[in-house]
Amino acid sequence: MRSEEAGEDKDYVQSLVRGLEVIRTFSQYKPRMTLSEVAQHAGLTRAAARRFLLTLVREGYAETDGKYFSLRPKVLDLGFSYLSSLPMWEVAQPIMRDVVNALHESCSLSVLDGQDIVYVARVPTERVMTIGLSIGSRLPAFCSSMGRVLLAGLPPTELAVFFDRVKLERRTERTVATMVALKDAIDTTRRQGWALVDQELEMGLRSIAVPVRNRRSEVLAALNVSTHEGRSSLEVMKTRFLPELLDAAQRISASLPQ
Amino acid sequence: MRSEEAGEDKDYVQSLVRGLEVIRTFSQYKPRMTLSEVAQHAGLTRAAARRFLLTLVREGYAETDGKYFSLRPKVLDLGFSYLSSLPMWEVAQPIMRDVVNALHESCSLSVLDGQDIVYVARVPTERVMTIGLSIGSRLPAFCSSMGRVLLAGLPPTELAVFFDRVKLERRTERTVATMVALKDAIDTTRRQGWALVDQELEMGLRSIAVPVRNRRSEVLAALNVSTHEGRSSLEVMKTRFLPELLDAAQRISASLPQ
DNA sequence: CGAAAATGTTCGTTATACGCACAAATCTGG
DNA sequence: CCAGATTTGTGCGTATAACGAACATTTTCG
Repeated sequence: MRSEEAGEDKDYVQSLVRGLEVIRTFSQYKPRMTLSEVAQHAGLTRAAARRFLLTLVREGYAETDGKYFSLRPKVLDLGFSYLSSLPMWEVAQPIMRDVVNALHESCSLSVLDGQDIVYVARVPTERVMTIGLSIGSRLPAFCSSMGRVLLAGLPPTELAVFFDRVKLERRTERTVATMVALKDAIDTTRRQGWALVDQELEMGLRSIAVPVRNRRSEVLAALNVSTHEGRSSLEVMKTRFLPELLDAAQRISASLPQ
Repeated sequence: MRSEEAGEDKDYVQSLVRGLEVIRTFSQYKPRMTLSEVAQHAGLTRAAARRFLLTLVREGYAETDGKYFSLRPKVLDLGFSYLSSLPMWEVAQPIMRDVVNALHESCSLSVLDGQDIVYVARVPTERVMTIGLSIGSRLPAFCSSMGRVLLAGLPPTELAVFFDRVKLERRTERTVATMVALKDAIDTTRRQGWALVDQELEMGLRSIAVPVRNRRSEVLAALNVSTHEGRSSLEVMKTRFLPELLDAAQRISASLPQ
């Protein structure tokens, strides 16, 4: 049953997409589901959902107790294929640990994916956000320091696409709320080479980020330190955090394979 | 073209399995590949590999520059479905950070998958292993402290399956090398409720682990602290690290949803 | 305990996915 | 710079993988 959404039908493997959708339906709120629940949430017929689930079980990606299905750690291999293919894989984490040792704040690395930043490495200290953050976590790019840095590093045409699609949904009263203000913030980030976001993502949360570049000066990822307003002033972030971050980013860049 | 390996052919979705295999072929050593390379490494015809790659690109899991294909961060969503469905998701990391603050050593959480442990959370400090470790990384269960703990918590029939398949491949001269010695180590672990592994996985590396249980006392995961032989004696690991770990594991267990 | 709901299974059908073969584009060595 | 080698793009006939409806069976629940 071809759908128009596929566009070029002849090179589209619908069964793969459906199977991936089955994996994606599992979540913190749906850690395990019956066959009918999976079918409903993944938008499949019960028979199709059953075939996908049984296939995932056979291949070790999922398991069942006879009634409920849940994912197995083998699914992490898929994400690990991506993580281990990152050029800064292997070198970033020790350098990030040095940052944490120096500043006693959480340090993270992320990349841009559509409207979001996605965490690819993290050395946590004090919990700084209400929600737990982990490799694979996503946050909106427009109101995060790493997002501002990644957006500032986009070629103009890609940035234009981002602006076309972004929805400026406030997370706090301080969240940037107009396109003019967002563009100005990104311009400022591009000019000064770093971004500082103060309580736009969550009240109390402050973070400062810098770009990690490859040898062609393209922005590959963003590196940040995040803290709580009660622990670090904006001044301390600029005078102590920023130099450490710039140094760490430079060290990561210098360690990249050619 | 049905293959005998599928067994129950009628409930097996071969296209899903092939597509997942395409994702899995990317790695640190093959961060990007041409179409023909993917076909070769994934064991597919060039036409099939092409359809899968184009489908992954369409859905945002991969990208291409017109010649080379590479994975995109959206693949991390798949692993994140699994991570976020873990019962200790959200509560483990802050507690692990407390452990790191108290002991100044790396703390990790892992689950068992076949012959391996798979890292599901990590608060790193000093780099303790030669290879970088991250969420999704795998290590052999038989010669790691977390592996010993997870194996000790297996029901007898599952442990028997593990013994049937395990290959005791030495990683150092100290690696346990006989089934008798391995079984004794696991029995000891079960009896004392923790495992200490000293330079079996890698020279210089020491780690101590305890089980994280649910309310029915089933072992869900293992929690460890790892250090270097030069930094911590075996005595310090037992007298300082172990109490902190037991306390942390208990706090994680107490925080699990019902 | 019976009705409702969920799951298992069969099977006819179709369209999904296949792979071969040829065209086109790219690369490389002389 | 060009010809041959290699790789990729694509069409298309075909096979069968995957589909889903319908019915059987099992499980759940009031």
